[in-house]
Amino acid sequence: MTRALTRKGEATRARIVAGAAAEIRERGVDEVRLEDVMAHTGTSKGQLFHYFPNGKDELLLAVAEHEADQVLIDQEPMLSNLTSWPAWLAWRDRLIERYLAQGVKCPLNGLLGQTGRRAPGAQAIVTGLMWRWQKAIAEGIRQMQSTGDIAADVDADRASAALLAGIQGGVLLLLSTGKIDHLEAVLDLTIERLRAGARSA
Amino acid sequence: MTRALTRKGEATRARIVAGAAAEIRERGVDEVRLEDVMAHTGTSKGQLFHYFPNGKDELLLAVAEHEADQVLIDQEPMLSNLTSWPAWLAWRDRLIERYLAQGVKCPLNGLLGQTGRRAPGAQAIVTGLMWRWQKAIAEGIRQMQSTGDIAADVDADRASAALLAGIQGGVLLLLSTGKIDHLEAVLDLTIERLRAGARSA
DNA sequence: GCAAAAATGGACCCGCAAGTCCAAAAACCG
DNA sequence: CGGTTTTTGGACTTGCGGGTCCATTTTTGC
Repeated sequence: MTRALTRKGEATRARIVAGAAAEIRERGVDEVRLEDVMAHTGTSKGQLFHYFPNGKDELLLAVAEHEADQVLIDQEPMLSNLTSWPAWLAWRDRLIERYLAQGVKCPLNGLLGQTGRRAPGAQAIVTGLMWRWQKAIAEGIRQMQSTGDIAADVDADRASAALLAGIQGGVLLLLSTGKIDHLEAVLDLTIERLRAGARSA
Repeated sequence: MTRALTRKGEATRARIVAGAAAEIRERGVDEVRLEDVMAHTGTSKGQLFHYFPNGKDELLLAVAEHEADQVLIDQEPMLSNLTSWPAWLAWRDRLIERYLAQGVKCPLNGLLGQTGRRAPGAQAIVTGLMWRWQKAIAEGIRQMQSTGDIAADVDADRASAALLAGIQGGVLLLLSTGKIDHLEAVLDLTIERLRAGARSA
């Protein structure tokens, strides 16, 4: 039942996913035709349906997984090592830098709403991404609490939920307004606040 | 140049926009066909193209304007009267209530990304909405500062930017996870923080 | 090397939904 | 009223793009 993929086949499949992801980041899900993917990856329609028998939906799902993973990978190794204030600031800088460079081309934009409606599983992928992301932040807060750098009475789960929401909204506003200000404000004010709590405690 | 609309024509146009907006909220932009709008509003294809000569794009733009206005209207009269802590909490409650009721059916979801790509002007509409929204929040903060309920050293612009981002992200996470927790966390923690600043000042 | 399986190329089909067109009905206005 | 303009209905066209199919080439495993 499970497909037998040659090494070459595996490579082609990966090339299709990566190419489609790039194309979608660039021009948006519903602007990208299978023909575009074919041209951009040097493949034929036969190949597309060979590797993704269920057609576009299945390809989109694979792209969604690919992009979701990438979002977290791009934040490493900072995200998994929020163990000091300099580390937090480095993470902050990485986020700003990444999204500034990316500008309007956001994978999330594609994943949410657009892919979400079409592929039923895409919703789950986004949820999983958010969950992992928030968990990493919460872990960072707890680490800092264990060293006394963040007040013990901070609710790590609530704080990480709020911070994650702020980041998402910041990115969203970057997409619609083109300005990074919101994301910056969220990160700086939140970190500031976490630090302030410890000082006074 | 500007078209002459009869009273009846005006009514029909409005009915089309409202119906299309409802339909889109329910099922998403790219799931809604002109045929659906026709069925839902009791109109014919001739009428659609009579009132929106540029076709779907133009209709979508009108819908975007309609929805953007609605988002702010739904927050009134609270949003324009953030002059006391009970008022802030009432606003908070309204937001939670509204988005909880709305669930996955979010106009923003349609406006951003989907409509944004198709209709060039939609981006401007979203930007305008965000701008007005943030301005209202900032105004509320300044009001509270004038009465000493919020510390004077709070940067109203930065704080409102962060809060707006948090709200947007909270809604986004509501859409993808189905949980209101993030939005709640943002609102409660932010308001808490604004109050705390005044106490110690 | 050779059969079986996988990979590739691309011509073709087909349905859908946007957009066109025009003729009939209704509303407006002097 | 009666001419003019606006409104309405709906049949028809059209192009696009996803999906099918199969013939050909390449790879695999023994």
